[in-house]
Amino acid sequence: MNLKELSSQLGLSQTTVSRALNGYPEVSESTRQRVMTAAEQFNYAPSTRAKGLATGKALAIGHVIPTTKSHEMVNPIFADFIAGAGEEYARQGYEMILSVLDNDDHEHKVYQSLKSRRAVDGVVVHAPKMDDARIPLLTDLDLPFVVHGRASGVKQPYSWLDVNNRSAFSRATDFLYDLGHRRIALLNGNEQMDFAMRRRRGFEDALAAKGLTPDPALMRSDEMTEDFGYAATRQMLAMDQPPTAILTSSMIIALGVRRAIEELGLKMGRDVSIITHDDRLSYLPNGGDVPVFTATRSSVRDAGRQLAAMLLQIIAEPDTSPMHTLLEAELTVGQSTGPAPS
Amino acid sequence: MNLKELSSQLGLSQTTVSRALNGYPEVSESTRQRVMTAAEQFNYAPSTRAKGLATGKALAIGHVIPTTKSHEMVNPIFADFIAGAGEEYARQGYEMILSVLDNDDHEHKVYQSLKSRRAVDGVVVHAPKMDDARIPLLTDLDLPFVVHGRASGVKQPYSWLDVNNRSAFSRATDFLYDLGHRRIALLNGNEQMDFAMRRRRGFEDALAAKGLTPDPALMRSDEMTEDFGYAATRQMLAMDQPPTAILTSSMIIALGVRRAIEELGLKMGRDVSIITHDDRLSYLPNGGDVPVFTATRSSVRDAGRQLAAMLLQIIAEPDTSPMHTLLEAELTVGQSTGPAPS
DNA sequence: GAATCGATCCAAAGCGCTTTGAAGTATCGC
DNA sequence: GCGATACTTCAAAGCGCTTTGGATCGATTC
Repeated sequence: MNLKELSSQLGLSQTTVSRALNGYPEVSESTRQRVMTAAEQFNYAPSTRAKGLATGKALAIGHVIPTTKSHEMVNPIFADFIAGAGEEYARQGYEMILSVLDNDDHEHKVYQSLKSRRAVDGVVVHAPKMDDARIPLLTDLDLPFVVHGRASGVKQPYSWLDVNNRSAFSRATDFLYDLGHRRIALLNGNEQMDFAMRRRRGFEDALAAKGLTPDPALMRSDEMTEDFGYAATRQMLAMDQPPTAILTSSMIIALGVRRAIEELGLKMGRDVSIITHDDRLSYLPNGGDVPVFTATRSSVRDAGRQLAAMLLQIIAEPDTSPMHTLLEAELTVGQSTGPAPS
Repeated sequence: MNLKELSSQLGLSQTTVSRALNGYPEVSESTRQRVMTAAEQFNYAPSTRAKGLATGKALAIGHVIPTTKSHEMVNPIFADFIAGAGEEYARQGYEMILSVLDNDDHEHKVYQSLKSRRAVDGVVVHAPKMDDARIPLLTDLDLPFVVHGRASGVKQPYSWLDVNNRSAFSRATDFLYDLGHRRIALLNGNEQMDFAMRRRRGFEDALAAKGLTPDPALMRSDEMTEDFGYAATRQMLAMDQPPTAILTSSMIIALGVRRAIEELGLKMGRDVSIITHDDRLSYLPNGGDVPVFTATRSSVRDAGRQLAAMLLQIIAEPDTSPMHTLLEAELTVGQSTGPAPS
């Protein structure tokens, strides 16, 4: 069923039917009702492509999924983020289109192609690195975009939504300090990633503010796997002066840390404290009512929702100045922290 | 830059340029080269929408992401599956479009809408349940589709790609039996899911073949979280006759199982054996060269790739009969299994 | 009762591409 | 040198929608 057929069914012109469907005022309420009912009945909906062609809008947003070079790893927060963004797109009648990046070298090609094929009205930039090249690229291409995170070192203005990683990790560090911990370890994500760098800075600044010097031996950064958490913790706990608390960048790392601790017959929260960042991934819940891990938490799904809304607004009003949203993570106390053992 | 501009730049008709770009033989090799070079130079690529309108194809595949009702949970295998499928789509010039399902009630609306807006040429059905209603629906809608998994109870023919869950779990059970284990537990996914039901069947059949009766007290099924694995294991190990081996449906569950075991001061592979199914999720690697867990493994990313290829083929040749691919999981022996303690 | 006006509705152009049917231009054999 | 035979190239229609610039018509105004 297409517009032509529907309108001849109704004995109306295509113009009128189109207007009725799109809520224009030049149509009487009674015909609008008649049209709506018929559309419903015949399962008519305008062809996205034709509509896009006619209006010049793609009615779609692009997400280019980066996979880390080393292990073709897809960031696990991705699924939840997308779920959040998808809700917002659906509400506003937008499509979400995904491109998977198999090879970082051709990154700019993907955006270029999205642009020249006029496939999307805007894109979301995931996992920004420091000095991320995508930002100038997209600015050049004149393709609206919003960054999930920030990219230190980029001079030009751009819109972003980020969690206040610095303050979250600095608060977590303070919290541990106040519990008496002095040797605190940091198991961070890959520090090319901007978020990881900010977390480290928050950690270091907090220590410095207390007059402590960060010990490089207690700081690791790598892909955020369970194994990484486990191996790093085993190693650190075998040191002469092992840490009494560990700060980690993800729940998955924290699971590994906990395993290492328990394997040594130690008790988490008594012998070694853990604070983790918790993105509230749906399949990695942090306990029920009482959190297992003390955590700096911020829902990545919610971030997806907000970021999508921001992008759609930028597309609707292209001349507004760049928008920024800084979400504060909340520090929720669970069972994984306690006073430093004396 | 559009076709018109490009062709007038070149002093050729739109027809010729279009044909040159699409590899038709009616164009001399020299003009084709000239056209290609110019297209490259001006970053010209045909508008997806216009092309789609003209050809009647959407050049896009839809994925409708289910979220489980209970916890708005996004299946964690999803990201890797998508990554695999995306590679194949990209190779063949297709777009991947995602719709997130916020509410199961409107499931059929989403497909209906995809169809009537002519937004996609086909869809992938994720996470089939028994008697899954989507299969008759899509057949009715005449929208090409391929199912990732199977749906027991559906009579009509349809194309699918699945892992042989039954045989994987039956082999795993045999393996444990041969190591001397007699009390084997099963921590399964939600058994509305078809895959979970097949795994249970494989498990039960293998036991029955050895003359054992499955003990309901040793079988749980729930959302596949770390907590579930932990709690169920704690409970079972506190029984009068605790299991000596545990079979789990996912790596995440297995992490919880391991934690429970180690927390009790027991050693995995000596006191309690574990076999898990491993989807080879990129961010949950099962150890390095030597797997940590003995596992039935099958790459979900690879499944995504193959399934995408299958769907594209069905779209290209609509009259072929339904296609089926049954992947066999491999049983890789790690450090989590050993002889039953006597 | 003619002129005006608001409320409805319509025909046709245009969005950027593919594709059909036809035409132009060398090249060839005799 | 002429028709025939490839080779190339083109003009125009059509895909399904939106939107511009009228047209129509009954109601209102003076």
